[in-house]
Amino acid sequence: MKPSARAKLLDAALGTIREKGYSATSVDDLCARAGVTKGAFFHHFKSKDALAVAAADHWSETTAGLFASAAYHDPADPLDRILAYVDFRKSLIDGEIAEFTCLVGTMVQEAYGASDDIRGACWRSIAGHAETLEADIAAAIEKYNVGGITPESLALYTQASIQGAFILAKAKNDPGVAIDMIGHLKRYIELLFKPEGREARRP
Amino acid sequence: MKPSARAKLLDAALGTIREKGYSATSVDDLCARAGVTKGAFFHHFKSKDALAVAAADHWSETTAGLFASAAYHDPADPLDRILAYVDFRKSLIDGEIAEFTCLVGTMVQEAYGASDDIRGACWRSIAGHAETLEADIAAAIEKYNVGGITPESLALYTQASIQGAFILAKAKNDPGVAIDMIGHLKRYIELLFKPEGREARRP
DNA sequence: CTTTCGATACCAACCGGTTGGTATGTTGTC
DNA sequence: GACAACATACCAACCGGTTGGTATCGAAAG
Repeated sequence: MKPSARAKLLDAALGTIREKGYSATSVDDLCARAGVTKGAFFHHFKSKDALAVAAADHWSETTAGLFASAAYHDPADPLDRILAYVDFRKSLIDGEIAEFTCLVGTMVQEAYGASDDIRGACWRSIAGHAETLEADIAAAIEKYNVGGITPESLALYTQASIQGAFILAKAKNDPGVAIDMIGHLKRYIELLFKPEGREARRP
Repeated sequence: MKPSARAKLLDAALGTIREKGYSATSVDDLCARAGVTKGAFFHHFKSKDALAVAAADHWSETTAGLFASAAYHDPADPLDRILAYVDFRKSLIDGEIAEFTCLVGTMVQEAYGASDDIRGACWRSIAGHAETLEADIAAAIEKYNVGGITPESLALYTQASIQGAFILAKAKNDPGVAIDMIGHLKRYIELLFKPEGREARRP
């Protein structure tokens, strides 16, 4: 089955918007990259903003598949699963910057004030992914007897740290700085759950 | 002394670019907000990109003044100074999102691939500000005998966390989530330097 | 089985408005 | 009168979006 124009446009959007930003990406850019015409674009999306919302949703589904099938869910200990997630995020940082950075994190900075639909789609993507971490965090909080944080808050903080790491990588034009930043995130989680000299509460 | 067109344009850029993003901000937008004409714009800046570089530099100078005169430098203990800095950053999060978020963090996401001059100016702004934290971090590392991190890396991580907090605030359209994220940054620094003094543990 | 018909998918050409940028003044100051 | 600091008028290219039309399909009618 040959890919439809709609699917090709969505894939083109993931790449082009991460390279050039949302506003700087023209409808013609997307059509050229997807190999379709403008008529096809506006047949499938009623506006450029509507494509952005669809692209954010497409991004959510794509990344959800990637993370659901990843190996970081395997460890028996919930803290180990969280740390494996962080390591997995670190391992994804490779190659061109536009290939490992986050579509919705890029897009929401430009669109939050102009389109509530786009902003909402980006938030759903970020918050929805963060939610997939909450069960492990809640289990680790229970097992290691940690107070003062909520699973939701820490899950969102992992995403904030990673988004910030991407910004620094773009600014320095160096993926290495993003890896270094995520190292701090990992250290925070380790310190939070395993302070020196204390062991986990044995069940 | 009445403000020159150049100064008015730079001030207009700080506001407008944070509201709408760099690409979506037109030269006409800036001229209208600054109350000057297009001729004045291109008299002072040879291109829109050149204004972006100047705006990033102007941002660096403006924020440098704000932070240099802030009270967080007062505590005698270097760790207290770092924590006071984090509290100060938290206290700045108030009002409209475009008023407390970071110009260069917003701009670099759009421009890193298109203009190396803009990207470099943004990196200088972020890295330059991070450097102002390094002396206190180095002193705290020495005083509290902490290993495994460098002052430069931790200083950059504070900026990454804060930039990520801004992204989440934009996505959720809620400054509160940014404040919550910076709370995690503060906890990380506390755990890093004072692992034995954890207050957050449940009895 | 064939024909008709409506719906979907797609295309090339085009539209009015906006874009960053320029060319040519005019004004105020030394 | 020289020169910086603006303003006015303008342009070619590009923008998001619309137009009228074609190709291809499955379902239903004959």
